[in-house]
Amino acid sequence: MRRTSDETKAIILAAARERFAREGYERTTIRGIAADARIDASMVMRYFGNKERLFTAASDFDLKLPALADLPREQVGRLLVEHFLDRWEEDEALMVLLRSGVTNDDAAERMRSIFARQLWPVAVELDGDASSAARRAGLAASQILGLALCRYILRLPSIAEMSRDEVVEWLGPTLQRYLTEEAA
Amino acid sequence: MRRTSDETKAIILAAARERFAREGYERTTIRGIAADARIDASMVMRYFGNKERLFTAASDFDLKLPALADLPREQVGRLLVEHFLDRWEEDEALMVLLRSGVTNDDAAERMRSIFARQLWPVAVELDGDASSAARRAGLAASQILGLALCRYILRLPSIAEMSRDEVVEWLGPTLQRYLTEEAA
DNA sequence: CATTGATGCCAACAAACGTTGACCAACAAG
DNA sequence: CTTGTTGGTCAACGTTTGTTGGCATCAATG
Repeated sequence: MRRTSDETKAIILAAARERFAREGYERTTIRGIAADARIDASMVMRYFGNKERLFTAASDFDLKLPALADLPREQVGRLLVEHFLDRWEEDEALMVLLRSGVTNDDAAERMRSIFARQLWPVAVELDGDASSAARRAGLAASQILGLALCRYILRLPSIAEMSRDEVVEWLGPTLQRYLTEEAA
Repeated sequence: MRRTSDETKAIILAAARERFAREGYERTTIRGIAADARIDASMVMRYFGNKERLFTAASDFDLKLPALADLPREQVGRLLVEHFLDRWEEDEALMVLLRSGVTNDDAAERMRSIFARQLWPVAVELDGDASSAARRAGLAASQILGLALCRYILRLPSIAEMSRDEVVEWLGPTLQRYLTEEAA
């Protein structure tokens, strides 16, 4: 026994996250993940049961949104954009979900519940009314996900080449309006 | 000869568009398309060569952006949002590209070139400077695609349930700012 | 009527996939 | 030394995929 099972499990999971993030659900193969992990494909099955459960494990994650109560209300938009840029670049799970949520229903459902459960409370905190907060959270999500799509996945040059500060300058006011201002 | 070849070709193409739009590139199969078209899979190959060329044919399309010269400059944002909503709902090709562009490199490249070639000129018309116009076009694309992603693909309830007018009210000002206002 | 060309179907291929079960090798405990 | 458990490999399965070639069918042309 060279390794403990938890170690290999972690190795497999890391390889899976990378594959799912790069290629999406359908194009990543168990065999490919196993090769990356330098292990036999049957081990992946042994530890995770099947491809779907492996995916579930690989896409488990937390937006880690900050408590906004302490923050200056008029800077919420900027701070949120900054937070999402960080989150996006430090954790592959978001990429996994976006790449896969487009064709895989399970992943789409996970995405929905993540934004509903984690971004919605932030909007409630700022708005007060639960139902209009849902709309505000959705609007914010649409801009955040659109940015991620263009910057990290489609790699539209004009978006991918923008500096972090420029992104914050442009998107900050948008999120600020979606989350705090009245409809026109 | 029951049908002319152009007729069947059109039937196949329609079936292909629907499949690609619903399932994305990897999950749609030639056999599935053929079944929808009530035809043998080998016919699909005969008329389109291979899956990739069929996809190319199915995702060929035009944003049909209006000339903005005649329009009131201060309403450009709203008008563009309205135009995109129409375009999304009347032509499956955009959905095909979005569903597939996330995992298929060819589709991503087509997406890039469509937005670069068709949205960029609009931004130039409004801005004048070619390089900052590219950024403006990219920003507008990020919000438009983010909306489409949340509304038509992920189906986030709060976004999917918004009326057309509400979408225009909220996103119009965003596109207006991206396309015409100075950076903060 | 015979030839030609196009439309369509059928059967099969090789490759790749997720998944399974039998077997092997190392270590720990008795 | 034996025995049981655990980490790991190997070979194969059944299915599905894109793709190919041959064969039937029909219309028009000579």
